[in-house]
Amino acid sequence: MESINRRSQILDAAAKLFSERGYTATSMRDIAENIEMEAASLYNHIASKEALLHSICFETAQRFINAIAEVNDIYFNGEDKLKMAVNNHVQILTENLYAAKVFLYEWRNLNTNHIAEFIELRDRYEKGIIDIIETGEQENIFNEVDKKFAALNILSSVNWIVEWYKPEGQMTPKEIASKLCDFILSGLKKQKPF
Amino acid sequence: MESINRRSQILDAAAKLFSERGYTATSMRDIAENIEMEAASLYNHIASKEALLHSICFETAQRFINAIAEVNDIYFNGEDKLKMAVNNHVQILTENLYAAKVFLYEWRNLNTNHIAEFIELRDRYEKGIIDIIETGEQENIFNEVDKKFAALNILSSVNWIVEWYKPEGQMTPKEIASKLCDFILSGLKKQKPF
DNA sequence: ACCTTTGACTAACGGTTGTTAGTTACGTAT
DNA sequence: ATACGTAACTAACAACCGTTAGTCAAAGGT
Repeated sequence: MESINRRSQILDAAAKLFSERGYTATSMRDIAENIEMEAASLYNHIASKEALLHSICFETAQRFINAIAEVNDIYFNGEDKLKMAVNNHVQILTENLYAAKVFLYEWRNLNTNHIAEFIELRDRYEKGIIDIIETGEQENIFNEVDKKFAALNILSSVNWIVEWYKPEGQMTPKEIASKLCDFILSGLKKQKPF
Repeated sequence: MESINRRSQILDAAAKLFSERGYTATSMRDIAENIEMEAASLYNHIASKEALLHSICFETAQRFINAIAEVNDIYFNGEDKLKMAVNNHVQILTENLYAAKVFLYEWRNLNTNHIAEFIELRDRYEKGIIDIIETGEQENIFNEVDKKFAALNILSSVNWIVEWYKPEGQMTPKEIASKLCDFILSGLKKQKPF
């Protein structure tokens, strides 16, 4: 009854600590202490340490996949699709900063089978980005580029946000997304020199 | 005499394992096994586990700093400077793939004083990139942008290479750098629509 | 021929790890 | 009133951690 709340409380603490110290550097006793209980008591709510990591990684993956599916279902224009996708991505990152960091950096600590599953999900998301670039290319508004290379490049820029984003900072997630899109779409160089 | 070679052999093994499994998930016994010796024997050549991490992180940092200093001393044109800097960066990443990953992701495991020093070095490098962007802006060839934002964006794209680069792949480091520069400078959107 | 240095080894240390077992208090439905 | 499931606790497990101590064979300089 209360156990669902307790469980999510544990997951939150785990996400925070995993993101700050890394998965292996975080002990079950650390997590327990963070929510003021004993390490052994955690096992009334969760199966194992890896199960915590698994939940965090796969729940976050699902958020991303849902977001990209939505974009690729609704919007038509390639440029708008890309803007929407980046916007959604930044939103998810900033709203779940701890979980997002774990998703990005700690998934390697999953066990072998789960890693394979995880990479599958990640590839599916990447495929969603590639599809958007392809749409824009076909509409003749994007340059012809190595689409996979471009997708990875976009994702790297967007994901790096977690390294510097602070909820109390000046830029809102929407502003960050907008600035980022300008970069991705137009680059650094002046378009018509003079 | 032989100990210098042995030491670098240990450092190489440590870089490989730290980059693959993470610092905390790698034990001294793992490192020792990798080069077929006993864990205790490592201490004839190195002071501690943290000293290994320290060496890897700071040697790599020094490479980057030397590279950017060179660029900012010699080249004049902002665009050429940027191209040269990206080229150097990709070169360092691909030539020291394991160490680069440790440099990028494992430095958090340094002890507190060393973390502070490390961030100082990293900021100095970042400053070097910002200077290049400023040069291009003053020459009126770059758009006026948030320079720090742009620098972080560029670095994120370049650094993400370590996630997919394989020495046996088709693209050479120079080709990767060139493609990346196109992206950074011109973006995804067609410049003169029609 | 002797001494010192080097670099490997085995054994062990105190501490931490994830996890299990066994117990107990409390709330709720019968 | 009784039975039951829940969720906390203490205590302990075997394994592993980084590191130190002590030993010893081989190599090199004198």
